[in-house]
Amino acid sequence: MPLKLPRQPTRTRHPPRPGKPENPQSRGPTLYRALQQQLTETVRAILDASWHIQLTEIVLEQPPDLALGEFALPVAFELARRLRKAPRQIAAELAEKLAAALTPADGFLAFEAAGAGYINVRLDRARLAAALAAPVAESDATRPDSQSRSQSRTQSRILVEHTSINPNKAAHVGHLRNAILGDTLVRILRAAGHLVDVQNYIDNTGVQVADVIVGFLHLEGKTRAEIDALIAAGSSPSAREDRFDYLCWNLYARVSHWYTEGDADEQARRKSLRYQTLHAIEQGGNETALVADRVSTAILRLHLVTMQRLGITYDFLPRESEILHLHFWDRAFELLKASGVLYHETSGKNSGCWVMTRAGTSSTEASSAEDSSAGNAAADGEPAREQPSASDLPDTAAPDRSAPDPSAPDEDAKVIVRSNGTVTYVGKDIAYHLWKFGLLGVDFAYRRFFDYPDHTCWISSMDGESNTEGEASHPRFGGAAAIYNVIDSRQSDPQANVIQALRGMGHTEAADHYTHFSYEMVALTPRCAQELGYTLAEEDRSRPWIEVSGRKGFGVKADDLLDKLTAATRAEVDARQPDRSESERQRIATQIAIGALRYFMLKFTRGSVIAFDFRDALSFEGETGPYVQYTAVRARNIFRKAGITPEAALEAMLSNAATHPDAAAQPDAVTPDNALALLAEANDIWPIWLRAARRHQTLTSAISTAEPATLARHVFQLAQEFNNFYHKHHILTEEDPARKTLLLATAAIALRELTQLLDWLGVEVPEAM
RNA sequence: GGGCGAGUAGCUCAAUUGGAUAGAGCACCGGCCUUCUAAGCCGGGGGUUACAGGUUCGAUCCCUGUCUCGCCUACCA
Repeated sequence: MPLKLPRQPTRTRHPPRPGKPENPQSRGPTLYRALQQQLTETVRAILDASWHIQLTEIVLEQPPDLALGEFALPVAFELARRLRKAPRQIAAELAEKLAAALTPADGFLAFEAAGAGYINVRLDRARLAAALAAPVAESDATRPDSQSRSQSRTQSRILVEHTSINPNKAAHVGHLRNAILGDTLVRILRAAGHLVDVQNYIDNTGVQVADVIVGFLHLEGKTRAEIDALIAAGSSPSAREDRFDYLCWNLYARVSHWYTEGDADEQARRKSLRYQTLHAIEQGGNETALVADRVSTAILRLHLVTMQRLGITYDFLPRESEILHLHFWDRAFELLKASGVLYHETSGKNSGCWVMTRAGTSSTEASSAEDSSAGNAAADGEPAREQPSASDLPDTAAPDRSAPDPSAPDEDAKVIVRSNGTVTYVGKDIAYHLWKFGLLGVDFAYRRFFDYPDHTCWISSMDGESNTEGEASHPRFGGAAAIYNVIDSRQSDPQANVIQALRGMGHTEAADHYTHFSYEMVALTPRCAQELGYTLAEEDRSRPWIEVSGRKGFGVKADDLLDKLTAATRAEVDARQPDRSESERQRIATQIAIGALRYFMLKFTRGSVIAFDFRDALSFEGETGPYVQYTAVRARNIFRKAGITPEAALEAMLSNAATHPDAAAQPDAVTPDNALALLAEANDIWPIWLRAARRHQTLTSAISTAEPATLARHVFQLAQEFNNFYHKHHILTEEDPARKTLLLATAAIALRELTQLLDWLGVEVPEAM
């Protein structure tokens, strides 16, 4: 499991827990969880009392058909051999014992042996629904179980790093997947009650920025004033093709090509120019560095605006320039040497370098320990930043791989400090991550950088005397108890190295709470590539997808995609809502476009490559964001037409039930006018309520598996269930008062759930569609 | 060579982490707007879960081997 944070009960596994089960009288999803726990505890007690058997976990599932019950226990299968009895017989015996222990008064209506040996459990639907319908149940979402409550009481913070686009070109679809996954992770962590800081790491002194600077200064021979003018003209997102980040997108591609042109001498000269520029930028305090700062800052602002369109915001932007100039590395270097993680290589190809044994190498204890304790995390991947793929780099050098010699130095070791004394990317990242966990002993200075309607985003700064640098009063960043790095899977190796270093330094706690939230890249389908005007090699046409390449300028820009989506949704809205005002229609179209895009990026599990295609992304039918949004709008329209609020509908059902106080205790006594009791037979309505009850379980599962797609799927299924219900039952014309009460309350629950779940995914429900 | 990931319906993807008849969407075929919005609903065809063994009461899932594909494996960042 990638998440090693506050350990929360996940899914249906129930390890033994000390103490009493929660009060089953509590509300909504809480009641559902309490019933689950009460059930597993009782099974445990019966196994112990009857056969002296202790199982480490009691598996709780859902029957394949809701009509069979709410829970299914496969425990009899596991007991069959030990008890030398047929599973079915054991199930029958257990069901009987369970029925004696858990009565309708507890909320359990029946236990039935079924299939080859399952025990199906029926709950009191009326009671569960009443708990869900009760007001205040809402706060349940932000106040999960006792463990996370105590977690937030101690104010331990989680730090999520995402986006981290190199500030040298416009954002593209791949960056959108990162930012949307990261932002959704932030939302669901907050929904679970955690305190979360959002950081966007800015590599403003890297080779990618240097390339664009080479382009401006040497390829185009621009002066700083001319570049400033381009920035001024292209810093409005509405500048479109003049946009500065778009301009740099093209320039970056041209420079990358320029490096490969000319004869060998010329190429060497250009490459040398490249590294001179890079070093000047790293060093700072010179004209080149000043230009680079202007350029990267301008592009950064445009990235923030792009992401803001999607409802994505940040709290802090740590920059590599400050990591360099505030000497984070010097401090980290001392710590690494002192702990023995780094050693000076004196022979072999890495002679003269400070190196670290690579993560996953079997010769180290640390790595084998990690394999056993955190192996899953490594496999599931950790965070990642932008990284040029090998094929992107024009000057790829084939590593010299001679036959390994056991007596030779560790040729596979990771170089952290080069023989010329400069530090590598991983080295700087180790320093940065020591800071993240508050283990470095050095801090950034901070200043305000970007204002959102509800908060300010800060940026790292030098701790200068100048009053424009470093503001004295700033929020505290860093020193997190746990971190998530949203970085694509290609960086799992460097990420593993950082974790390895932390562990090697004895920061086991930090290493255990370091999650590389990894995901596969977004590529383009061959058809999409051709649509964009790229000519493909024969072999590429038959591939399932083609990798995007910033260096080739090959990809779909984020704002272009958003514009295209908005244009498509706007056309639909114009046709469907002709009476609404221009601004209203634009607002609705924007909300739908964002819903489509965010859902599209979230519906795939992290491990699958998204082969991007406009046809799929611009689809608004089936498993899409707009489908779910439309469902919520339908539910809302019912209340508009009915002239009551969803809250009133729920209240009506509860007060109706109040006139039937025996209903919960004696569900057999169904009277025709008892709305809640009707649920007992309503197998076409019950799925909506049951799904509402499972909300928190799904949230917890999404967090523990670090898989937002789980929630996307959950809300889609709820939408399907509601649409089914909507089609089958005509609510406003229902004549039976109790039945109408139930139908309205069901619509209210569905609307509440859809709205809440979409909010967790960063999707709004439009006024109309 | 080593590490990681993937292989499931024509296509794109799921599968409660070992459970009941492997499910959705798209595409295709056929139905449903005089009723709360058809961005919707219902029905249909579609599967040797890459292959071969193994463990298990039970395997898409775990183990071994094989095949195919991708990524990573730099004194780049």
